Amino acid sequence: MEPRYRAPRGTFDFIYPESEKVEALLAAASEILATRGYRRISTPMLESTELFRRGIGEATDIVTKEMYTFEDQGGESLSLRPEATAPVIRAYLERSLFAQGLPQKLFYAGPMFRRERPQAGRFRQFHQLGAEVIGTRDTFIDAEIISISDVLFKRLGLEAYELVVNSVGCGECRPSYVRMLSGFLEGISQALCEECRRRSRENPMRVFDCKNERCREALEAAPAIGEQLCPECRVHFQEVVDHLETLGVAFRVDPKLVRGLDYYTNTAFEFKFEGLSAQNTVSAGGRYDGLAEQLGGPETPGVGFSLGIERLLLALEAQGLDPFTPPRLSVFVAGAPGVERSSVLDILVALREAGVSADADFMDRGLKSQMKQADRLGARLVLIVGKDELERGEITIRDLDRSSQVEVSLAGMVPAIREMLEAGSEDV
RNA sequence: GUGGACGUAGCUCAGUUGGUCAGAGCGCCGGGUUGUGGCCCCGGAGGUCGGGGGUUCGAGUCCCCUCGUUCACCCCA
Repeated sequence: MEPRYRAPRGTFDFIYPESEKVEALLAAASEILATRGYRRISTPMLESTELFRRGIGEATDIVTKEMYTFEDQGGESLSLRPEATAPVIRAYLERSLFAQGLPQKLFYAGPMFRRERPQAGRFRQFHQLGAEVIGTRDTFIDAEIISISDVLFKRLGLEAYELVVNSVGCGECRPSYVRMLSGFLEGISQALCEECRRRSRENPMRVFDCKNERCREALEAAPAIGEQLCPECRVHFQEVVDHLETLGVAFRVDPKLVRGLDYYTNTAFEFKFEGLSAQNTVSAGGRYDGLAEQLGGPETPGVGFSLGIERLLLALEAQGLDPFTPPRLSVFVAGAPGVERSSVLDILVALREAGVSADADFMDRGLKSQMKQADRLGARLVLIVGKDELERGEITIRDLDRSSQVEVSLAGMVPAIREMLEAGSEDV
């Protein structure tokens, strides 16, 4: 019974009901974003490899070992997108969106690809929903971007999550901070784990992600980026914090919060959930004022977030929430013995044309089985197309909720059904 | 990339110290008299016990390899 073909490792099919929950989540998010002036953008799943190398950073794990990269038949190096911010900025520059007026507020949703080892909340093809505001450094926008996830979570009824914010500085203050941190790390290197020593050399700020108890203690006294900002960045961050308070978003400042991708500047944030296993960051993002320039465009500020759909689904499930209830089938049309199949289909089509949700048997089942099927589908009514009634120009409508049935004329069928559906079903 | 756990019917799982061990529940299909659901009863379909090799008279049950799943590290949404 081993299927001959299976979905590639780390990928999966979204089947119902998850597929429908995803639709519901996207609908809720789209509504929130649209009412804040965001417009939808859809970029290719494939981009030139160079875009990501430049945009995300040559030294990042994503670029060095997680991209699905290949050369196409024309010899061009392409990669499946591991994230969408660089592609969105590329599109902004390529399509001259700045000429449409600034700022540009864009949102996207779709699959991303990273060749990591799968685990809870982490897949090789996963789906992100995100937004970017390009063209302004206004601190209210930083707060707005952050608040969108919060609004969505609240609307979905989610609890037990925490928003952590920080500033990672700018091109001026970060380098000097990193030097200071490196110096500090050198001094305590013997107290650090193997991993942290490696980080100390390659990406010093990442030591703060270490979960090792000894390292954490040793790092207590380490200088934090949030405390070493230049005056300008300090003001910027303070304004963001103030706006968050105005927006009523609860948060905690963590001076040691850092970001994985190279392009971040100033504002950085993460939404973490309790009870979600190791991958508990559901939404994260920040400001990236240097990215557009990095990609060969003019100096252009930007800020955005991205949210992991699968992780959001896990959070909803962990909290017993369901964003989607499938609509109930109104009518199941069942044919009794001796009835022409065409009569059943004619009625089915007539109902659908009248706007009534309806389905019928396509497995050549007997009446009893059709009744069971109707029940299993959760249909409210069953239209029993019987030989005798049909000869009288009538049809039987059985109400599965009330366990009652009536006969009506074919001409009065649709109105009768409408009436019964509108009357609802009292508890029986 | 590293480490641990696990892989028996569609699903959730039982399967003793290797010898009726190929099972249960749920689901699915059919039936319980002639045209009717949900409960109940009866019956049925469905499994190379992930795959390969080995040990043995004999292996889901032991060993090796392999594939897959899963959890953690790494990293990140």
